[in-house]
Amino acid sequence: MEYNHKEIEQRWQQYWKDNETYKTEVEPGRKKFYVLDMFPYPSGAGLHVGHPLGYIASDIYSRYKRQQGFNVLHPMGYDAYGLPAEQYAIQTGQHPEITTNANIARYREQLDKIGFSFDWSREVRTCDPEYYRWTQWAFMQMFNHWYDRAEGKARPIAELVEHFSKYGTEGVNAATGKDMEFTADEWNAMDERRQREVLMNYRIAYQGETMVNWCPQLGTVLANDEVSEGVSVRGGFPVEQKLMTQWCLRVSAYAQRLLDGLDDVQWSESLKETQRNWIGRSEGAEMRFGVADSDIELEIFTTRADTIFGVTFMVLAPESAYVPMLTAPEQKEAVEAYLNEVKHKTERERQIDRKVSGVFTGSYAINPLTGKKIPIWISDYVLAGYGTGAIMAVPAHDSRDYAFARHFNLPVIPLIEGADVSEESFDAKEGRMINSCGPDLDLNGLEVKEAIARTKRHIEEKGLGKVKVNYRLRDAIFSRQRYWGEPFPVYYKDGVAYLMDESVLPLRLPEVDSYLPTSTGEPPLGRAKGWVTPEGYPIELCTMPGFAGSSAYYLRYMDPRNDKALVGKEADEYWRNVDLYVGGAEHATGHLIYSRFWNKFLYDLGYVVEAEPFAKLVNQGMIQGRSNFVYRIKDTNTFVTYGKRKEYDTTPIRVDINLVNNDILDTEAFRRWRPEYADAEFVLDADGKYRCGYAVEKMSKSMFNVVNPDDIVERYGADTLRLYEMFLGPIEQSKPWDTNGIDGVHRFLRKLWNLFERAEKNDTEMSREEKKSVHKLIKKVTADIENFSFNTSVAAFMIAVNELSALKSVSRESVELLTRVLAPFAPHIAEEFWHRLGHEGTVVDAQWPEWNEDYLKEDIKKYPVSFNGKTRYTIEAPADAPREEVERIALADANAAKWLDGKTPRKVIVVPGKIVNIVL
RNA sequence: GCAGAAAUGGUGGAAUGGUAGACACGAAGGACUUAAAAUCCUUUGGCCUUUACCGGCUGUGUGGGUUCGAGUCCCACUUUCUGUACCA
Repeated sequence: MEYNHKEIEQRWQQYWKDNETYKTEVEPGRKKFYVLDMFPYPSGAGLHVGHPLGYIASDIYSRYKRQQGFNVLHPMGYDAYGLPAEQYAIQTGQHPEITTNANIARYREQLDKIGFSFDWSREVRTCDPEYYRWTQWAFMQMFNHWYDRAEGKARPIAELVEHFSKYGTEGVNAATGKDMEFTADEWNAMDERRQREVLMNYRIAYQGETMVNWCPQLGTVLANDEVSEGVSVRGGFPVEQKLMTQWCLRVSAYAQRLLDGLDDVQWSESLKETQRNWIGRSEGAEMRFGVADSDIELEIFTTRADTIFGVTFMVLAPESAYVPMLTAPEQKEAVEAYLNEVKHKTERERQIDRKVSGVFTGSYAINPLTGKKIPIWISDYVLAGYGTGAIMAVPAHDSRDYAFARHFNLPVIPLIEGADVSEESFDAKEGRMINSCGPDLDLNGLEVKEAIARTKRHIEEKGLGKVKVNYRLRDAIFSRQRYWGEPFPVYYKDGVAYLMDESVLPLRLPEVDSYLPTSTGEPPLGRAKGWVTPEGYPIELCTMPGFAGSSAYYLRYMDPRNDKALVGKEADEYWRNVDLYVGGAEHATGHLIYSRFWNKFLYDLGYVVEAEPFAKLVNQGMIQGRSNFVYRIKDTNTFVTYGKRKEYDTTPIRVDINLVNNDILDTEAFRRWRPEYADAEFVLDADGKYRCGYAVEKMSKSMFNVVNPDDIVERYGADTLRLYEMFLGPIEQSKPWDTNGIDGVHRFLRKLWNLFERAEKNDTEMSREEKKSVHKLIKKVTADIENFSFNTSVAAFMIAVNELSALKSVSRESVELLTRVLAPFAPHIAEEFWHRLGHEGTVVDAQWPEWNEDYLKEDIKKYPVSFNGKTRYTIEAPADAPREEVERIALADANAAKWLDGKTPRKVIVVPGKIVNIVL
């Protein structure tokens, strides 16, 4: 019989479906393993061959773990809220839900063809009310909690209210937007509206007026991770800074815990580093500078307290609250002109145009250590959002301050011995201090590190400021002025936000007649009829951002149909957290931060048992497209083969890769492709073939380089696709898709099929050679799966099948073992073999075999080598042989080979399990 | 600028500090065929030697170092990719 992948794959996919082979339940007493893929956003373009790469890897791992006896949770779902569906709805008027459902159906069809072991009974969709009620529920919990720094966890807001009514702010150490101080009497005297305003400053989900990334084209605000290089990640539209009142999540309260938690997870070093940078912890000091002829004190943050004697001016961010206070009357006009200029620059312009600019306020600060007067300037190189929005400038030892000082001709005082600051600043934190002696403090002669510590101590003792840790991580902006997202269970009374009762959950997304903002500029929900509470109070018009729904989906998979809780106690205590998470590294500063935050918050409240959601994480690389080019001679319809293109004046043109095979163009198909190429002429290579050029680019329709997995499955089968994607290279590496090599993998499966047919009925015992080949394979594949090195395991299968095929006789037992280890990689063909071997049930539960080291022992190999003019005799030692024994054998062997020639060896090097060298 | 990763044949890529280039693609030659496809066999880093067998030299971005032994470890440099950036 021939290997018929279509028939086999259809049959077993149906069998798995009929028998609910992949359905998983909580089984107390059985060890669990949770394997998760980052769920996809179902785009209209469907899946291309790059998407399943990570799913295949995680599927192999899941099946392997299941064969080892683990109860494996391996779910899949859809991140269904997102901008593209809404943009499409705006253009077509079609409800995004319709588009989204159609896309999901298409994704499901494509995924099913690849033979994944997903438990689809646990599917979640972020846009499903039964799912998003728990997203809304989590928001309500965040609204009703505050972060207690003293206890290092979230606590109910009711406890804070009680504390305020008894003691005021005394003894409260909370993560807040701005520090507040009031007594119990003052609190009790406040009206409800005022009290709620105060509490807003403490809530973990709060409304705050902040500088936000506003994208006019998308009509919405964006989180920091949704903006890159001044444009929106989705769509690439310009983004500007705008002061707006928005819902925010107090992620910054968890900065230190998010940082510390990274030590407890097995993630790649680069990903952890990206998160550490994003959190951006910096230790320094917050210091107050007095202002001349004024009571105002200017607070600044610095990591270089040691450079205080070199401060020659101060700089405020243009948005700083100090600006109006410190602008002297005679400078008013100049300052306003400057502020105006800065305001009209978008973030992108600010980044591109890095000209030094600024204006003098007319005020002077007093250096607290020297008593000297120093001018206060305003410049946009100081950011309002970091630290206090004001800095002390040390031009000699900070390149930005240096550029500013040179431009405005301000003094530069070098503070480090030997530092030449005539051309540029000396930024390194090393060297000995000079010029650093004041009335109370002498730093001269100290190393920079000592000087920093010394100065910090000094300013704390003298009450000039305090030691402070700053984080770059900002609170997440949580509202979007869009339609296609989770509505907030929030209404407004007297302009103050109140939570709706939990009984309204899920608060369903209402219908609207159009997905555009209203004529008054309100978000699309402003068009929804009856979008008010029963009492007639208006409901929040913004919706939640994309990351809301994806922040806790891994928890919901554990208990997806529970209508009492996000996840029930029993399910959570059994499944705990994700043992293996597979997905792209592009989520490092978005999803992977937000869901860790979300999880830690729920952990504080006692709803989840693990502090870190993803114990181990593997980043799969991106699969890029491989575009092909033809070369047209300018102003003609003649195309030149790649090798001869330089002999003419040609323009490269992308050609559909379906017309190309191994870079050879099907010229007839090319003529039929587009009417304008119908009478195309070709300049060919000597062998009469037209060779195309190629380039590695993003896989996209417009580049004609998209490869659809359905086509591959149709032609070669799912097992071939799975093996080939793994064979392409290391899973973490980005690489171009190249269909050219797929024949090799398909050939392997056919050889395997033939081998099986030959061995199926052979009841003889395994020969020594068979044992060696098969056990070598088991050992290799087991180690490779643990290391996520799937490309080398595919190679190992090929070697084993080649070795076995070359033998005169192959026993049934050999192919039985082969089937067990092949099952995670090529489940369809393995299932076929499994049943033909007479097994009941499914190969998914076939026990993972152990290998026997005894079968792998090699004969001692010997080979003489010469090196560096000295001759050496080398033999390979068996792995388990004792050192003396190996040395004795080696010497005897060398002697027998007449190699020693009666001489005494100068040196004998024995490395157990390695190689023995005898040096003369 | 900073951080991380990487650099091996025509290509994708293998190699716990121990025979570099596994496995596969491509290419070349051959078998089968009227022919093509498919399949099978042989060769395939470079240079040299030999009728052939056998052999030799060289070779993992560059320059040093550690080691009996380095693609692998250390130092410096070059290039590429990824992330991030007036973060004080």
